[in-house]
Amino acid sequence: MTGYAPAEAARRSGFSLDTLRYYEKIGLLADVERTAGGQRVFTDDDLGWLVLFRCLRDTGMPIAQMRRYAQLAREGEHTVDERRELLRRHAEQVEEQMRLLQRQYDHLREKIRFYERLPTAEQPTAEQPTAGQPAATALSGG
Amino acid sequence: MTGYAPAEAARRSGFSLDTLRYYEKIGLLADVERTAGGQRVFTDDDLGWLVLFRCLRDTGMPIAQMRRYAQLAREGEHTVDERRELLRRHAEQVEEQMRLLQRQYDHLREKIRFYERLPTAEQPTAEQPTAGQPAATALSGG
DNA sequence: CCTTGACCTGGAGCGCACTCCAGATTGGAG
DNA sequence: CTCCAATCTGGAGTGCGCTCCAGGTCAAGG
Repeated sequence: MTGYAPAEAARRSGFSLDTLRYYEKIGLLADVERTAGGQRVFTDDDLGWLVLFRCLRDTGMPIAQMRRYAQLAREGEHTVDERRELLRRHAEQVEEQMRLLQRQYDHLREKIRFYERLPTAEQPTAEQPTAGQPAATALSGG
Repeated sequence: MTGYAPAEAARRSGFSLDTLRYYEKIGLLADVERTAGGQRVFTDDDLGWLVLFRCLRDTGMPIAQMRRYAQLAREGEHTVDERRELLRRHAEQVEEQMRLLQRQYDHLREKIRFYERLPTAEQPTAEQPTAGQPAATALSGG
């Protein structure tokens, strides 16, 4: 309950063993406890951090910034304001990212609809340009 | 109207000059027209492709796959089915990507709400674990 | 003409985030 | 005690997508 072997930590976090070691090596994950023989024992606390890192990584935060956050957390409670602001700024970037992704997804869907209107392989080069798309796009990418 | 200098193409597409040259070099963008002296002249058609590449790139398609798509388009109308399928599969991946991003964004917002409930730097280590978050997360990342 | 800023080429280098490797050690099952 | 799968370390290598550079060439304004 209180300690996980590396393989188990990897399984639970979804990170590879190498990545776990790498995260510790670069000081993202704080020094992990060891057995007498030197093998890692991950705690629930470590696992909690890994869940957070996954969240931040999946939303595109660079490792350097995650490390900054982790560093702040280790410094103590007087850094909560800075940590909160760091997360807020990141959340804003994620929002922007989501808007862009949605826009480009819509664009992509329109492209697909263009293909779906084709009678499945016909017509040499006579299409009306889709609204907002240059004729070239319909021609080349169509 | 029909021809753009490299700098203009870069401005309009949002790609750097180096990236435009790179895309041509690796065969993503078809050979661009040249002046007698060898300088590139981008057409509206090229620009259309660049818009598409931006869409695909922004949605996370690897260059190899974009190149495959471009290759198919160059091969002619008999590849429309394969192109459509390629885009559809990609769109599905984008949907998955959007779902993941949304999930992790929600997670992030919850983390931020945790910070917002703190009276701005107080309390040693006595919090109730947020639902679904291991106590460790609230502790370490909180 | 002449200048000068934009452009050319081939190829090296970079930043990120891992991933892999060799060779040694550990530790639980039998 | 033996075995062997899991783990350890330091460091090299990988893949992606550019980005930069040196050393020349081109072309439009004055």
